[in-house]
Amino acid sequence: MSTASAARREIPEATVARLPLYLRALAALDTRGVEVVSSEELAEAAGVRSTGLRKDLSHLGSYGVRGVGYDVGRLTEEISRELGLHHDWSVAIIGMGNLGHALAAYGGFATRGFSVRWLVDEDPAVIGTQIAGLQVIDFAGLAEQAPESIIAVLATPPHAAQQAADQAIALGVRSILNFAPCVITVPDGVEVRKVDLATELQILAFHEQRGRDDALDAIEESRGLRRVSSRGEQ
Amino acid sequence: MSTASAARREIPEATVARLPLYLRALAALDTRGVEVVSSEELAEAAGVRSTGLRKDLSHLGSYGVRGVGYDVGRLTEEISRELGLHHDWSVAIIGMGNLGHALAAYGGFATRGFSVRWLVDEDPAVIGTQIAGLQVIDFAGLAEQAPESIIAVLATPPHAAQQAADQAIALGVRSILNFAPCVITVPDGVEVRKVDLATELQILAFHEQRGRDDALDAIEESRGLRRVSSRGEQ
DNA sequence: TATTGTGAAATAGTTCACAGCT
DNA sequence: AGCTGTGAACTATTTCACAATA
Repeated sequence: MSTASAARREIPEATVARLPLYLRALAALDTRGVEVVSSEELAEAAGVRSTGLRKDLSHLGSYGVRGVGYDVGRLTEEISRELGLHHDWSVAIIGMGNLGHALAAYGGFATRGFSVRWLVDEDPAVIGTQIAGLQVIDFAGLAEQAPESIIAVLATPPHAAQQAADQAIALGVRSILNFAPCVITVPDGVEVRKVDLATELQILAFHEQRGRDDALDAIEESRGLRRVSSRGEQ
Repeated sequence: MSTASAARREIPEATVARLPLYLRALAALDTRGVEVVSSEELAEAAGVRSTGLRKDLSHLGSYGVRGVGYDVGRLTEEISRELGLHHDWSVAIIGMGNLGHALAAYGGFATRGFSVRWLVDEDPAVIGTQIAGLQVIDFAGLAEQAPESIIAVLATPPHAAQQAADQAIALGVRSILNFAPCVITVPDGVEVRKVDLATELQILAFHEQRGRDDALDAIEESRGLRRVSSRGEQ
């Protein structure tokens, strides 16, 4: 707890998870020609509160100007650097079923800093076929071509996810975005984030069921007078 | 009345977000024929800690047996009820581009309790076409067919997302799963969850860049092997 | 004056330790 | 004996209030 590495600025996980939102909001402002933005405006654009935004940014350093706001270009730069977006990251999508196929074609990954460079599957019927301009390869092929550090997007069926993760990790992958609806276990030093569509729907269903009466009240009330629906009272 | 619902047990948001994981782990155990499970085993299967699991379940009530564990069927039932999965939820996917198309074909939504029943797009070239066994309709068509409460999955391009959300909300939608990489604003009483692929990748990139030294330190705390991460520079 | 940056307070969430059952 | 349920302690995160300053 006193080493040099621990003395590095420690950025809260919750803050890290919001930095990409700020980056996106800043990009939108930039294309609109905005050069300076207040925490109030940027927070609005990012869907957070201004005090939270300022607290988040304070973890990166002081890049704002009191009485004025933040320079859009400068702040974009600083957040990009913090997120490690100054060099390109290569992405391998693993599992070329419906979802993997779609992710390969989807532009969503092609944000600044990331490019999908490999499509991996173990099915001989799929290997060698062309998807979205890339040829599907197997893990052996990936091993040949990918000496550098890459991010793996797991889009296999759940029963194949663990093995696929193991193979990716064996090739040196240390960051995995898991779309398979299952838990995968990985060694220390490997980071996994999961995206689970069914889970998200179930969370929505909970709120839709639970909040029905309150929600109806809130909608009707908000036509005229703004009523804050604080869910945390009892 | 809302008095009754407000007086109901308040379940922490963090707990709600984990209930689907427990449900999935329980389903897996059930298909393996397991009838009783300890918090330790279930936590392992769900990828959480056993104390956290027990705390979570304690918010629903006491459904375990001390010295024994939890009845898989019973607990499945209780969590399902809590999440509102005792009746089926109808899902409308809005935006039939690459991603919407894939989500329509993807089995991931078809978990117990949810069925994709409408595909919506405003492009005349797409309306009327058949995708994954469903005919693509426009909002007018959705208005005719969907009097009941539904969940909307937004898969439009970002510039169309706000308008699509507004139209969905006008039809009575109060739960939205937003795949579009942008902020949408909704009135009180409407719940939005977002799934953002680029954001997830950026969070992984941060950790891959930042946590490399710490991760190695943790694994082998021996020598000050001040290693430089071997990411590719192009 | 307008707006940032930040300690302090408040709130939410996790982990611990062990009492309480079966 | 073994395992759940839970208050208490701890940690993380958000919100507040306001000092600092261009």
